[in-house]
Amino acid sequence: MLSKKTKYGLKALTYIARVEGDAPVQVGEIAANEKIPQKFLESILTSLRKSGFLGSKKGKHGGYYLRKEPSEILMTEVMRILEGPIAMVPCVSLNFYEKCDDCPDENECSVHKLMIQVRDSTLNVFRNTTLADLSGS
Amino acid sequence: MLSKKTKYGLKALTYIARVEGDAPVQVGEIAANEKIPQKFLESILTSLRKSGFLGSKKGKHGGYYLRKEPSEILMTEVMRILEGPIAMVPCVSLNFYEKCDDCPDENECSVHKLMIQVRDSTLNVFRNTTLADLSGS
DNA sequence: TGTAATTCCTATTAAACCGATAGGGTTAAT
DNA sequence: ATTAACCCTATCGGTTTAATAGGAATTACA
Repeated sequence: MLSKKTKYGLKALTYIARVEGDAPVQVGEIAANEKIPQKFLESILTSLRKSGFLGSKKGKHGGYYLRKEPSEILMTEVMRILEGPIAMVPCVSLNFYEKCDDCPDENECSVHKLMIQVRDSTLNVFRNTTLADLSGS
Repeated sequence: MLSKKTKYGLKALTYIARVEGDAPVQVGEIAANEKIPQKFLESILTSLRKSGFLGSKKGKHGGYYLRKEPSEILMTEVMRILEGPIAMVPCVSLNFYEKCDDCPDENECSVHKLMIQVRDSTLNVFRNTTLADLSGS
């Protein structure tokens, strides 16, 4: 299941991409328009800022803005920051690999083989989708 | 993330499909060979029995057996029983649909569109995989 | 210079879920 | 009768999730 954090984060990024002009976009505005709890959204935008997708301006008339073009923000990157591993099991994760406690040999594990297929098909979607695709009309 | 329940369930099904002969397969044997906590596995096999994939024989020399040919057990069905919805958000789930609280219009939601793609690509894998594929050498 | 508006930081919380365990009841083979 | 297996219900500690609370720091602007 997609966490609320990820869902809210994607909606916020989309919102910013759509309305962005000269002025940064405020948390309160996003929260109101997308029906996201404001304090929760704050923490999500903080993590998007710390991971480099967003920049911020503090103080009055402050807000958030994109640091890259929407067409250069890949879903693979966003999903890994917000949701974590794309793979359904650590033993098939490209970026968060962990060996299974059970499984003496991964190559003989039926679950392993299946989950590699799922990972690859999901990756194929995320690699071919950018924020521009999400925010485009 | 794939739950342990699903992972263990898939491994158990695979195990049963591989060793199945005349006698039913016992929980203790599966647990030992696949390194699965026995009591936990019991509850998983119970749900697979109640959902029709497995039959059981009680008492001494009892155990579990498949009720269909491995080639007729689709991953879509197994995953929905063990893991629940295949979709990452309820609003794109075919079998567990729920409307979002936010989202006035699904068709304009960027997350919705993306998650439909993910769902379809994942479904494509599960629809084309049976237990025979998992247990096959 | 002061006030309001906004991001930033830390902590806490309630609820849900997950993985596992406990203890015994029921059934069937020998 | 004994034993070996499935069956049922309950519980429990740990983790994660989603959200809230309260204020500190920063900036615009009158």
